[in-house]
Amino acid sequence: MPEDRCEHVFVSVVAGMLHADLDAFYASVEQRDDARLRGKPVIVGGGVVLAASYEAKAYGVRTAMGGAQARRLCPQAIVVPPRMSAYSEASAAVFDIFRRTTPVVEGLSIDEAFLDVSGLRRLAGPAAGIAETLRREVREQVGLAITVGVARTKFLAKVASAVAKPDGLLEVPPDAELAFLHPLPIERLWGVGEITAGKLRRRGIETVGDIAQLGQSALTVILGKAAGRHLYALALNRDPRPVEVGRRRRSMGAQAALGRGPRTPEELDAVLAALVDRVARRLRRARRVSRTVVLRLRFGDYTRATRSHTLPEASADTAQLLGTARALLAAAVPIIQARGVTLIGVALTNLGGDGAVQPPLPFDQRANHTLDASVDDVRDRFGSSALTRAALLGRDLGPAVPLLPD
DNA sequence: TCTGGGGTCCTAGGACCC
DNA sequence: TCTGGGGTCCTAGGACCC
Repeated sequence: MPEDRCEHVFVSVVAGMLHADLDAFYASVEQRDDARLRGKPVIVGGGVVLAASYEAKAYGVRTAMGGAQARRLCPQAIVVPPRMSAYSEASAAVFDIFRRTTPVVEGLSIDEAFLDVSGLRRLAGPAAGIAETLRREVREQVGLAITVGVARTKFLAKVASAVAKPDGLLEVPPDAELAFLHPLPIERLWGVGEITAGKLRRRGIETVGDIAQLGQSALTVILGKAAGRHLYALALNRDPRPVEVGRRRRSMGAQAALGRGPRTPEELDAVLAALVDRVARRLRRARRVSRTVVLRLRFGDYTRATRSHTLPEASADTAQLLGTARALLAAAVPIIQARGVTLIGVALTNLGGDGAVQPPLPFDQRANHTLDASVDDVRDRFGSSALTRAALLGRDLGPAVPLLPD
């Protein structure tokens, strides 16, 4: 039996994957909560656009755009500061509706998820009807517009929702997949960004159909083995990935932009201490531990560098993680002096620990509670600058110059 | 008025082990 | 003394996403 026949035996021939994506999420929450913002161009965020309402998008305002450029494009836009807790709350309410719809939910971010409803056909009918119900419930119960793409694969469901935005529903029937996909521009493919699109467009490849026609080996020459194989498969809508329930976070980080201008080593260290404090507290709250500390740097010329160190044992201890981060920063001093640092980030990866059951954590739980209490105490009473001063002096947050083992 | 802050996955080389 | 294949881990960088 030819291989391509086998696929049809196992892969569902009905569209059972949903990709649900809230429209202009942060901006929509603001418009929901403040009637004066409805129907008007709204920008969430100051220095940079975190989200723009569709009224603002009509003027060319886009997510991640600089605030100055956004105000030039749309001077009448109302700019509001982000209210992260409101967004988290709205997101949780929407995810509740997702999980009442089907237990097979994979969250992708605060505002989007995949839902597998292929097993619900007998119980709840075809996927498009389930998607319509879902959209209505989100609107009625949470007061937000959500777009849903319906298809046989995750990838195509995501493409469909992007095409259907805003406030839309689009099903791609299994017999119309390639007819839908091939005329689309290459940027619609999940994983094709500016760089990849540039490489392809320079060779005259502009649509998904062009990629399919090019063939896998030619694509591999241009993009490398994995990327070439991956994109070729997507161009033919070959995407066997299942919806994964209960994926665990693989890293946790915090970063701070510093702006331009020289920074003293003391200032850099204070920023580093505050970042490690923040992310280590999140780590402990999630009952996780980390074994690898990554220092991220961005420089005046927008180049970037990372430095990392892996500990022999996982830890959630602020002092230990800070000591490692400090040693990484110290080792990066030459490159910082050469290029001028504009952003510092700390990421903790190689995560262990279990969020569900009480884990035997390889650190002194009581000591850390005391540490958190003292850190909170300092912050509440004296503000965060006092906290970073304390870190600088090595109080509460550990010795000032612990070094890596040689 | 130059550009947040949070993530994911892949690649490639070197060290080290069997 | 020389030679080989295969695997894992660590580090650094790159691309992409919301």
